[in-house]
Amino acid sequence: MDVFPSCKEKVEALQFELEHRQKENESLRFMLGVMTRRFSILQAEIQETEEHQQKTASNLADGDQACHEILDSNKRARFEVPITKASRILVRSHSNDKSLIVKDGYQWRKYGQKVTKDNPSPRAYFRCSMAPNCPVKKKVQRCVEDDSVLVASYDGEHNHEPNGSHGQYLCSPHTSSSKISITNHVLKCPIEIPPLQPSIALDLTLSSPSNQQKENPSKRSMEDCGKINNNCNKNYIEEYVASLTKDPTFSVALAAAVASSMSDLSSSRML
DNA sequence: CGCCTTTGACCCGCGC
DNA sequence: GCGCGGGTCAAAGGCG
Repeated sequence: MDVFPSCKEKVEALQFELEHRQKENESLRFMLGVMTRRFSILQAEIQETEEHQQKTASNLADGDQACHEILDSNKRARFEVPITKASRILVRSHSNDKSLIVKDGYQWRKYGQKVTKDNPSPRAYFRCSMAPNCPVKKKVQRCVEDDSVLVASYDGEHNHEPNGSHGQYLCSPHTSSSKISITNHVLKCPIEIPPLQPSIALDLTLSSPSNQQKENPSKRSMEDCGKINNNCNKNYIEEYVASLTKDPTFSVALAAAVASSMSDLSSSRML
């Protein structure tokens, strides 16, 4: 009774193809959701860092000198900005760290240290290691009000590139392997981002991928995300990836990509 | 061995 | 002229 056998086969093939595409679309949508959440978290962290910078700079900087701030607080957030002109920077360091070393992308040679009248902490004098070809000097001294803050004053302008450019800037001696280090090519400064805190981890458990897309990630509070149980999260990831790989119509490579992405996120949560 | 830090001595500008 | 304070020099020692 198959008047149009070829047509029926064609319909089945199209249905098969449609289902395949729907599953692929679903997984891609899920991945997009994951990436969107990750992006919003990073964006929130950047905003928080910028607000903290502005607050500290307005509190500690006096007057019209350009100020750059480097954070090396217990959050271990730090970015190093090569100084190219006369300026002053404020550096937050551990109060028990008595060194007067400011990592700014350039290499310096210390040539003196003095205790000044207005400040009990000594002032260190540095000149650029490229001297006398480079005339830049800097002075580093702890802030009177807050000895956890280093104040570095720069005189002159470097006539050369920072030492170890292209992502090879000096690293903090406190740098540990668990931290992420990326290079901001625009600012020419490396930025070390602390591991994602559990309180701002990604939500992978509350709903299926299709449900997740209903939520606006940017509107979810980080506290809500922090309530997610790690084990549930892991189970969900395993189940979802297993369902993808068992499906003969699903691209194995895509499943592997999803698994890899989820694994990254899961390990980020553990840090 | 070369580079860097430390540190006491020295230099110099400024106010009295 | 003298004293004070900030800035620099340079010898000595440490470190890789």
